[in-house]
Amino acid sequence: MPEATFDIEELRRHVPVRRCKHAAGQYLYHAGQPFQAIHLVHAGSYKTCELADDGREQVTGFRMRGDLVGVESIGLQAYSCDVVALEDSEAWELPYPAVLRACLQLPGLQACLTTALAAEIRSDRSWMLMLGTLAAERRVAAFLLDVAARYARLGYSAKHFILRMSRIDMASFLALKHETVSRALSHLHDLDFIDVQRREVRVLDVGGLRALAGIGAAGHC
Amino acid sequence: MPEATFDIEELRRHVPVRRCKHAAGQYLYHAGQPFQAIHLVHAGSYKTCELADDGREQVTGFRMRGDLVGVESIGLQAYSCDVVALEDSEAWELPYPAVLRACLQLPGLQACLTTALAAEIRSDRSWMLMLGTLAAERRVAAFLLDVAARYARLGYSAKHFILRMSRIDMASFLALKHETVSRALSHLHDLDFIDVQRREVRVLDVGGLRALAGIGAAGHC
DNA sequence: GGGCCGGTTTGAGCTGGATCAAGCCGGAGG
DNA sequence: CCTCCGGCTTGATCCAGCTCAAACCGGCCC
Repeated sequence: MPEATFDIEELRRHVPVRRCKHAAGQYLYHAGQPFQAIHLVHAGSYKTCELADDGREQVTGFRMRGDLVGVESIGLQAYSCDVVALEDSEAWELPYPAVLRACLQLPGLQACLTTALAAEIRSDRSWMLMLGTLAAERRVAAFLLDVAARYARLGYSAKHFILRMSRIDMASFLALKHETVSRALSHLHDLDFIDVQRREVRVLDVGGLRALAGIGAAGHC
Repeated sequence: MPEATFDIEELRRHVPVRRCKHAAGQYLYHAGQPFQAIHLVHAGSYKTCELADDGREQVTGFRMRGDLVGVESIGLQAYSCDVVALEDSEAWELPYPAVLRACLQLPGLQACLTTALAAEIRSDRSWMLMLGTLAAERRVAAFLLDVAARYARLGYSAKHFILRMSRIDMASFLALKHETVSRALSHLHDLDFIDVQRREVRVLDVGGLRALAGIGAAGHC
């Protein structure tokens, strides 16, 4: 999800913002808890997990600074998914009723929220296309490019970064098994496209990765 | 996507609505065309197709009466996907600037639009979970249940319906090959869960299908 | 330090779905 | 009527990714 382009200071004048800190592994919220607020990630990173009645579950995205969390539950009584911190993180809580009220006062906020939701849909669709049409190794390449692009957007290096999620989370998101992700990363290493050791990644050949992934590095995840 | 619960007559007082008819195979819009309006399906059905730079493409959903089309492109200059009629169909064109203006006058409209977008995200996530965790035959079962539920919601039979899309479209949506979909349908037939001939489907054992699909028949597609 | 433990890598074999290929069926058009 | 054509079904084979299994590695706690 794209960072909220709306002026956060402007927003704070209308909405009481509470800072919520989470240690790695802590839940921002569980599916089923009453929906009261959306959240803006301020530091660290989170994963969102979709769950089925019968216990199946899947990571549906990773959020970092500037990403909104919880918008998928707008219009419901309760949150529809789990959100878990991947490292020490902080999210700003934006009570939804207050946000709605603020929309009436700040003409741009409504448009900003709608745009953010639409962007989220496009990102999800873009990943559906990836998962539906790319082989395992290509998915992993696309994923790395997406992560790199998101770090770049936040002002960090796109060539050298730390993956905040486990192989299992990555595999779940990419609809693969963790062994397959591990093998794909090793193979990309063998091809000299990347240098990877545990969660530390160095991108050596963006062009190679792009060619594998089919250029489009998707939307955000 | 859930049908717009907002009173359509109320909306027509504020937004000029144009009726657009399409024969099977005709495009409602192409990716890249300037984004000017969202659409509400009034009759028939459409598929939405995501496309990649390198020619890969995937059906990302099917829309029927009451479903909104085009909301994923809100905030962009151009539509981000293709929308194609699957049969003789009609969509109502809602010029987006007029919708935005109407939102300022009709307090409920804005909430309705936001809720519809959020529901769309949940539906996409729900399908991601299906595609990521269910084997081929189970995906097909889940798909049939979803179609049945949507027909029921529109007042048609959930036990006997005509699939409006080809095996190829179904396969693309489910991230399978059309041969696999065909085999899965044949096998569900052998199990006496359904009676299927070409595109005509009779559901004989909802319980059986539900068990296969893991109860949750997903959101809409 | 040493042992444990969770995450990661790597190997070896299996299998579900893809691929390739042939035949079927129904609707459209001559 | 027959033929053509596109969509659907079915069969036979193949292989990418899954499964099972073992080893590795680093961090943490005793």
